[in-house]
Amino acid sequence: MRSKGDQVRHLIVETANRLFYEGGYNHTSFTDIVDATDVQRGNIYYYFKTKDDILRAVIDHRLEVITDMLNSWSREEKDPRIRLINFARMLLENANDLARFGCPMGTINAELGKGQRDLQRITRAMFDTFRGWLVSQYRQLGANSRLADELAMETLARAQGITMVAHVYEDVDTIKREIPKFEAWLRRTTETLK
Amino acid sequence: MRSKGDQVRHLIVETANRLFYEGGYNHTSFTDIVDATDVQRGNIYYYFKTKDDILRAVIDHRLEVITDMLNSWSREEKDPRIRLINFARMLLENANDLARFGCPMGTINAELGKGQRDLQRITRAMFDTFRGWLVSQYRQLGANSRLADELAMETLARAQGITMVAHVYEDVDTIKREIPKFEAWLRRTTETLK
DNA sequence: GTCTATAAGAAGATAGAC
DNA sequence: GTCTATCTTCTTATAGAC
Repeated sequence: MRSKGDQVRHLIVETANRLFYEGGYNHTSFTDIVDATDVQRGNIYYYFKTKDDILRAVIDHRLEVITDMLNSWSREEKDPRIRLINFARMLLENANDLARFGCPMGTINAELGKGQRDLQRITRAMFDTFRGWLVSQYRQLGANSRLADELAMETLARAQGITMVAHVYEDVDTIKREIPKFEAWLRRTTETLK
Repeated sequence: MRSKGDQVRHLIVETANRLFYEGGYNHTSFTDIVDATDVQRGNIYYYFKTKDDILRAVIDHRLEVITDMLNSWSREEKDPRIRLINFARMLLENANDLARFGCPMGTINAELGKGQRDLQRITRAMFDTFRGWLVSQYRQLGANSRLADELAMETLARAQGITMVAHVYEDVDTIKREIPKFEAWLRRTTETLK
């Protein structure tokens, strides 16, 4: 059972999460958060000392969601090769949002990588989580630790590249066209490992 | 011979170009431009009505630089397959900046793709320029227009993905490791076209 | 815990002297 | 063409009543 305060705090985090994704971090103002949550300025500051603190809470929240998702993939599918295919399919399932707003991890890293490195490092943790999971899959397929990390980075790069180009052109079809090629590459790559 | 006014205008554009790349568009203030150029506020407004106008001039400038570069590649190398390799090598040559600040086209598109779509469309022209050039190369290698565009988009996606991941981790080595694979893919792909 | 009112500063943009 | 001074608006953040 969640207390009233926790509910309000959660509402602020979930709303800020969406606003930061759709409108960027710097471009989203406190007023935007007030308007979208119906929680007044002063009250938001009761829960978070600064806007940066809201970002930290948002990233913590995203990390939980990502971790839960990766754990459920690992739980429900035993074959790492199919797990990796699921990773690619995730892009297809979110194709509409990705084309409109870009990758939730990539875009905020790109935004904060300019002049706000302290904040970028916080958001980088999302990449670390995926990277670690990917490394684990490739390791299970027999790759040594160096190769597994290299393949994990290449996998991340493929996903980022497809998403970036689709976002630039706000074009869902780019994702639909590129994901099958991405999957084919994953199959070829994991095949040679076995 | 460039007039005094043109020189000042050019100084503003080149400085803003660098600041927008290194610090992002929204995060770079008028004061930053004043400090970096030693041109006073009022005088900058003599040359540009708004900050958006400066962005437009910056993008126009970048488009000229990109076009000149692509033209010189086309002039100096007759084989489209080697021209495409040159495209990949460009990333290697700029590896340090790419790791620190990301792709000059990709990051600004990602930033402005959130809530500032009008401005994003301006920056998209940089992608259009590369895309058109890449299409032309693949066409010369025998690809039909649909395939050429698909390969152009995939080529852009590869470059964007590598750059993005390298920027997230501020890691030059990622670029050094991935570009040879990118080149190998280009060779394989152009080989099957001939 | 929640709210209103407001402070303090930075942003983009303008007016007008020189 | 160049400059200083200033306006307006928006930003994050705080004070203090309830």
